[in-house]
Amino acid sequence: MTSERNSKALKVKQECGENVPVLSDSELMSLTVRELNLHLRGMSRDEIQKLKQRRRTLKNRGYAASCRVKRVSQREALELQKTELQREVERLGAENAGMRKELEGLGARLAALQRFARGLEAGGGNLLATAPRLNTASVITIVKSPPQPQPQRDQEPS
Amino acid sequence: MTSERNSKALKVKQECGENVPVLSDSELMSLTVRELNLHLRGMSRDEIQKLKQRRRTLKNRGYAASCRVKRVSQREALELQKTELQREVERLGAENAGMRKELEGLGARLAALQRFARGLEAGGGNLLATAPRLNTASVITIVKSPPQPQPQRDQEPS
DNA sequence: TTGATTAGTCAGCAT
DNA sequence: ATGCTGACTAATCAA
Repeated sequence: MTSERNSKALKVKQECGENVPVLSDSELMSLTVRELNLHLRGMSRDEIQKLKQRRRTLKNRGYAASCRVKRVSQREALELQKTELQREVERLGAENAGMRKELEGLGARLAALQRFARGLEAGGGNLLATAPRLNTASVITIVKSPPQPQPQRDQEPS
Repeated sequence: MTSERNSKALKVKQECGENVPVLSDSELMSLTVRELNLHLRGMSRDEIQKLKQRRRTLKNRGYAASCRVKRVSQREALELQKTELQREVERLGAENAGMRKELEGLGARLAALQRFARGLEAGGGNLLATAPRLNTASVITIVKSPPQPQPQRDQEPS
């Protein structure tokens, strides 16, 4: 519905005023200057001026059109980038929430272990007396007061 | 040097043809219909038509202008939203990286503890014999079979 | 000269 | 009648 030049009388000036288009329908627009000059042989200065002006006008029409097209496509590109970024934000947010949960879980586990350790300490430090029986699947660990950032093997307490 | 439209005669049709603007400079545009009719008393149909048409044209000029303004402000709004989203992505990305690092650290720590525990197990299960002495700052933890399939790097095939 | 962009004009749609 | 928007034209700038 954007360019209905076929049936509607849009403002497109067709040249059909009084004479048969000697040289041109609206395709003098696509001729090179040299090709145009060839057709411009026997014509009054006036006619030539008019023709050149019409050529310019036709071209301008095209320029204006492509300008509008460009405007629209740029807008669409912007909107696309925007939705992509929104999706990215969503993705990162989800990933973020997941990790936060994981951290939370690990934190809880560490806290529990710490509580347990404190219990052991209060009980005199006899592990075998305090801790439940261990089976093959169990893991017993000793952690020196956790130096947070370093994942170093820190079980060398002199 | 770029836009010197100030002194040039733009296409703005000024009404100064042959008669003194009986009713109007270009401010017939801002009259209400009723106010306009008041000034339209003794005029030929033609004159009235012309005046009304001019009024319409003037208004259209304004409409076109505001249409353009709207267009650019919408574009600017889009670009703003885009940069805000970019900033958000950046923020979330950083937060994400931080958490990933934290998780990595905790994971490494757990893996180390696990290795240590396995050593204990192999050593006969006598904790006091195997583990170093514990002081007040120590934390002893027991981890039941690790719940998650995790980054477990076993670089100690004892 | 050619292409792009701006403002003004008109047509056409919608309110 | 009023407001908005697409398309066209002319003016102007840039290459």
